Amino acid sequence: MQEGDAIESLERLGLTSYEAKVFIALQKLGSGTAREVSRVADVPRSQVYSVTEGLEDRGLVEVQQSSPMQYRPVRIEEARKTLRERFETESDRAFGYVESVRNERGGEREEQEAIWTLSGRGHVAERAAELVRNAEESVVFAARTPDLVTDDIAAALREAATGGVTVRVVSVNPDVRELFESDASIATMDTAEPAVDDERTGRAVLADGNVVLMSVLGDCGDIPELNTETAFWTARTNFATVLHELAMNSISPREIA
Amino acid sequence: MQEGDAIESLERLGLTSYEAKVFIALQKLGSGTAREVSRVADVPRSQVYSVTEGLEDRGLVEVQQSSPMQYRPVRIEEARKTLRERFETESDRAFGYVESVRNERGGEREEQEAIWTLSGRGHVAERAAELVRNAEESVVFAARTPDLVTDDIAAALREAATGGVTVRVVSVNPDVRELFESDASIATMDTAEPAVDDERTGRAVLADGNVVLMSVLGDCGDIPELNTETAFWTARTNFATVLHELAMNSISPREIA
DNA sequence: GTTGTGTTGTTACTCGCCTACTAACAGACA
DNA sequence: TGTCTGTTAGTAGGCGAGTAACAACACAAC
Repeated sequence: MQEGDAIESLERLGLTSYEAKVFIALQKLGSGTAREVSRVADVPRSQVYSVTEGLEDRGLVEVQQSSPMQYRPVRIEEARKTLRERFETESDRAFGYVESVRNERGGEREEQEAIWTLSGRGHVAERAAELVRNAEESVVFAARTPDLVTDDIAAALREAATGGVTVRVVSVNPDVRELFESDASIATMDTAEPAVDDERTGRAVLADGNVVLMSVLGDCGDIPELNTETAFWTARTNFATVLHELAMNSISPREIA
Repeated sequence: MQEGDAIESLERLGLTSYEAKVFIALQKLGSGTAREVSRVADVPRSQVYSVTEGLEDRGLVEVQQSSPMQYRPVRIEEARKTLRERFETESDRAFGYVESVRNERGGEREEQEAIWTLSGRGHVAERAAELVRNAEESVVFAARTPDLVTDDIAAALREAATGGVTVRVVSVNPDVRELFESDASIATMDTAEPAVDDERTGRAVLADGNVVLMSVLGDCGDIPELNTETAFWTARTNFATVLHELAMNSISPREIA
């Protein structure tokens, strides 16, 4: 972890660059005067006074009105808690309002022939799980690697299976199939000849003959946590019906005992 | 709750003004084209395209690449979760680094004759509880109203009392004294003639003859949740010894059965 | 089939505000 | 006398807000 990264993270948490640098400098110093802080933080001394006042207002710093003035940070746990509480307060305010106005214009309508794109592993997983939960007759789920099978997806598959939906899990990867081998109500299958033998394919959901989600994994950048999975999904459209059929045809139904 | 407030809150959560407006507009519409979003959000149509792309990158919006393009928000719970996870990720990064560099310059040193100021009810409560926990011989705690006696402070007082520290709770307010009347190890007292009969006094901690914290309550502004309590505290200083003695003298030790 | 109108998606531009950063000054102190 | 402190003022740059323009497309009217 580099200091520059920490500064950027504190900026994303709402601090200015100077505030972040001063906060970190005070953690290093324990306590200090404006001059000491300025040197460690590489912030102009004349700016330290107003910057630390801002941090004090935010409850992140304590000030001793002596001569020279002394500054010290609050405890790290206290600082995190302060920032988290501010975050939760703003979330409550924002989403409280959003809850109150949602769909005030006429309800959520799903366009005919609509194909939606979405990005980010978490969101793809969330949407996949939701499509599984909404299935009424059958679900085929495919994933290239076990880490693409989130707990939420696994739970949704099991819940659908115990609820009477025909559930099949398909993968070239035996580790993925193994996840469900103990589930009597879930069939696991190999795909002898994958339609696309591309290591960038991610996961797929095929449900009820007219619901389809497919994802691809993008090139991993320098930042491992950067979500690079992109998916499209479509439901109750002609696209969905056609894609569903194409995908099902490409799956060789060689069942594994 | 006004829309302006919600927009400001979303801005504090890291969105730009346009992003916040578009996000809220999509919640109202359920889904919509750039033109529809522009009208509802009062954002120039030409800006909606890049703004929604930014929201999609953040996992807050789904896009249908049709003609015209259609946009829809992810579920509210999903959006909150996304923002919270981003917040926690940045917190982990920032504070992970801060943990690693804390006091690298020579440990936390408490200046001789230091008097520290701090603001915000939460921080004052936190510091007060900490001073109580650190007491070894005696503690006197005073508060004007019961809401100034947080659970943390109450727990700290009880813990100190059962640990052998002489604990006394002093208040002109019978509701405050009542909080501890069932605690055999905590003495509660009235102050027959308060030293300062000012409704802006907040709370006080007097410990071990040389630890003092005193707070005042500021004028409450239009925003009730704005923390307006300011405190100073000092420990093991001559100030502390003198202030401790002065404060103790002003407390009439008329014990209540 | 042509024309006029409205819409779409994209690009470029200006302005204002906020932050980063520098400079200067009066007073205190060794 | 030099250094430090706390305060104030100023400039520059970057980013977001907001406007303008354009090519291409869709659609209705004739």
